[in-house]
Formats: sequence, C-alpha cells, structure tokens
Amino acid sequence: MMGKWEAKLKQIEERASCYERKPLSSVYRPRLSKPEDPSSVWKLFHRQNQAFNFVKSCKENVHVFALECKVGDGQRIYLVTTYAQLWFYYKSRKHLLHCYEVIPENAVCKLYFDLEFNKHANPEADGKKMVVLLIEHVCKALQELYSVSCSAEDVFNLDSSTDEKFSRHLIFQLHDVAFKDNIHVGNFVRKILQPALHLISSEYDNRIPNPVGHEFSHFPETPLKQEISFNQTSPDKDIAKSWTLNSEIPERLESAEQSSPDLSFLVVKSNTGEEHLFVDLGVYTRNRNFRLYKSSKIGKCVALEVAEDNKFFPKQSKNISEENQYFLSSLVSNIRFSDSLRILTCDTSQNKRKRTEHVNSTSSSVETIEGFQCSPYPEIDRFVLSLVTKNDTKGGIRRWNYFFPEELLVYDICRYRWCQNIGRAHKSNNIMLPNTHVQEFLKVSIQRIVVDLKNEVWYQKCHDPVCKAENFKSDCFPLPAEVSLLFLFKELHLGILPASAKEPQAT
DNA sequence: CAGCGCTACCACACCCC
DNA sequence: GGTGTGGTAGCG
Repeated sequence: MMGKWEAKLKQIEERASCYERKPLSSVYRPRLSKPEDPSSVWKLFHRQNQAFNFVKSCKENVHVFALECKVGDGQRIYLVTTYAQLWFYYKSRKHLLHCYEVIPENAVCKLYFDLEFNKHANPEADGKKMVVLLIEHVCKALQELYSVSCSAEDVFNLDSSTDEKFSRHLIFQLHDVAFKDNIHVGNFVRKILQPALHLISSEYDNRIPNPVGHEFSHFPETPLKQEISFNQTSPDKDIAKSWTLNSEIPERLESAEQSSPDLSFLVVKSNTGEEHLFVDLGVYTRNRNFRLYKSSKIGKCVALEVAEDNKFFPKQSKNISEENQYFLSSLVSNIRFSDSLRILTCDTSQNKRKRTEHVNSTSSSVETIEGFQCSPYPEIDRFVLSLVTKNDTKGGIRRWNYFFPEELLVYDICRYRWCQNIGRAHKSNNIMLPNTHVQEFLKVSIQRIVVDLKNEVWYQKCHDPVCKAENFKSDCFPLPAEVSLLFLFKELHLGILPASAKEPQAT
C-alpha cells in the first residue's frame, strides 16, 4: 500500500536536493569545441537520472552503463564513461563482471532480440534452427516493410545458454539503417510476430493481446497512407475509416497468395507449461538494461559469448582489436553515423491515431512538423530553411538529428523536392516502390541537408531511389559566416545565446 | 542511505440488462 | 456479467 508512495516521495526529495545543489542552467550552452584532450570520464551514480544528467553536461561522447552490485537482490549503480575507456578496463574480465548497457530512451538504436526457452520444458525444440528461421522471418519483414536488405551475416549472435536454458541475444548490424529508438523496435517486433501471438491466444478465445493494432496479416502495411489521405476529412471519420480498412486488410491478403507465414516454431512452453514466445517481448522498454558481451548475471557465471553458429564477422581494423570490434558491435545503441543513415519508425495504431487527432486539432495544414522542427541551433535552422526556399515553395524541417562524434546536424526536409543532382524538382509519384512505407516516406521527405559543424560546410543528399542508387551527394559548400562556429563561440562567450534553445535528441 | 520500467493481476465501482 | 479505474507484486 505505502511502497509506491514512499518510493515516489523519496524520488522527489532526491530530485529536490539535487536541484538545490546544482541548479539547472537557464540557458542551454551547446558544446561545439573539438575534443582537445581525451580526458578521462569515469563516474559512478546511485541514480540513473543523475547519470543521464551528467551525460548531458559532458562534452565527451559518453554512455550510461548499469553495474549489478554484490548485494544480490538486483541493485544497480550507474557508470558513465566512453566506450573506449570502458573496454580498456573491461577487456581483462577481471573487473566489471555483470555489466549492462542502458539503451537510452529516445536514442537511435539497432534492432535486437532476446531469445530464450527452457530446455526441459521443450525437449524437442531445436534452438539453433529456431534462430535461423527467426532471422529469415525478420529479414523478410525488413525487406517488405522498409526495403532494407540483410541476411544472417548481418546478425551478431550471442549465446548465454546453460543446461537449463537456451538463451541468445541477436543484434542486427544493418548498413546505414537504425531504428528511432527501442520503443519503435518493440513495435516492429510485435508487429511482425503478430501471427505467432495469434497462435497462442486463439487457443483459448478471440481476445488478442495486440498492442500494435488490429492487424493480423503477414506484414500489415502501416496505415500511414490512410493517415495522410484522411487528414482532409474530419477526425471522427478518420478513425472510423482506418478501423474498417485495417480489419479488411487480413481478408484481402489472405485471399491473395500472400498468406500469413507459419510462425508456430516460435511458440514454446514455460516451466509451468504455459505457451509463450521464443522471443522475449519485455526488453523494449525505456532505458532497458541489456547485458554486455562477456558479462554474466550476478547470480550466475554464464557470460554472453559469440555463438558457435554466429555468422557476423566485424571488419578487420588496424587500431581496434577483433574482440573490441565484437564488443562495439554488440552495443545496441552504438550507431555509427553515415550521411545516408535511414532511421526507421514503427508506430502503434494508437499512437498514429493520437497523432492524427493532434495534427487535426492543432493545425489545418497537412504535413506539419512532427514536433522536432527546431534544433538547438536556431541560426542553422534558419539557414537550412533558406536553402529549401525557392520562389514560392517553402520547405520545412521534418526532423533533425545531431551526431556527436562527427559534429553533424542532419535535417530531413519536407515540402521541398528540388534536387541538385538532376537540377530540378523530383516528380511526386512517378516511381513505383514495393510498399507504401517507402513511398510515403519519399512523399513526405526526400531531401536531406547535412551540416558539418566541424568543417563548417554543408551538403545535400537525396532519398530519391535514382539518386540513392548512384549514392548522390552534392559538393560541400561553406557555411555562411553568420552561422559558422566562430560566430557561435563569440556568442557563447558573450553569453547571449537564445534561451529558447533545446537539447539535442530531446523530443 | 541509494535501481528502473513496466505488465499482469487483483479489488472495487459503476452500469445495464 | 461487462467495463473502467486504481494500485501494487513481481518480472525482465
């Protein structure tokens, strides 16, 4: 009865004392300085919040890790350091056993899976074969839903099995592709495993735990297309229509040759004999702790190791050992930047509906802002907007992302289709693509402006399939003086940076 | 001195036939 | 019995 309130109260007191000791700065000060010295960062916190607050104040590219304490009841403390420095102390495996990566909420991340079943309860289950089949299914889904190509060679396969349990982690190493955050990963995973979830619940009744929506088909198309085309009508009608459309989809697909795939291999029995999935769907929550390569749970002494049937082999490197490469590949939120990085999203129907309602209620224009239209650098935003304004077409910033080590601001542009590659605007809908996901993405956002703060230049990329195929990238152009780093530095020293500035990654 | 974020489940209130 | 709400134990 009291537990929850006591915990809340304590949390509030904790925060209050923290604010008293270290009041929040009223002005956000972007740190654009080059890393002068690789000064060491190694800081421990009892509270996850404090660890993340420290990360925000830190100019180095640091991350939060959770360490299990000796106490044994699952208590954790939080370490903030860089990947390089963690590896330096971690690699000997004499210290820092029981280490977890904290996958930050709202952080771009890889596709990952936690797989397990009890061997005694499932004597006939062939774990390795199940992994192969799952990877096949996931790759097919990535291809159909996002036109992303991959195979088992892109899947880092880690083993933590015991005599009792078959246990694996899969971390997908997709090329130039990441998910918006691990909540979106979870939505994607639940969506593509819908047929398997259906198998379990239909044993008893028709009540389907279906957080993704009313879509039981193979890889149900997202109703994004519907969302956009319905924006013109009233919100009530939108909802009604998308419901009926969604429930019609399974019939239409089932009658076509594309029947839903056989995912019965994913159904396993628990200790108590209940059926559930080989794939653990509980690992896609905010700030999820995910055990590190070569770490074990505190009670056990079984660490995650490269599975004997793993088919992913990282690139050879002069400076980085193979083990370190494996370590870096295993980190779910370690996304290396590329200027053609695609960020995949997967919303639940509920969220989509909510957003549709929100858009309808706050604005009459169709493809507005998703809430990310302003970066912390208003001068650069203004400059980028000036780049995507020609005559009477005014482009907008659909979203932006900041990549720390490279000091790059990446803007996805909407309502502007002018392409430097072909010297004219792309036509809107003359290309047929395999699925509406990609089509709609292109309709909404085809141009990308990359601002390189380190080198004080900008360039353009284009998502159009033809431009993408030839990997088009415009020449680099210098940033105008008024948005260059020196200007920002001067402002910083004078302390007159706009107080409205927000922090990167915050949504 | 000190973990975090859920979901499954329960208890209860209210409603309607 | 159906449905919604609030609240916690316990899982990952």
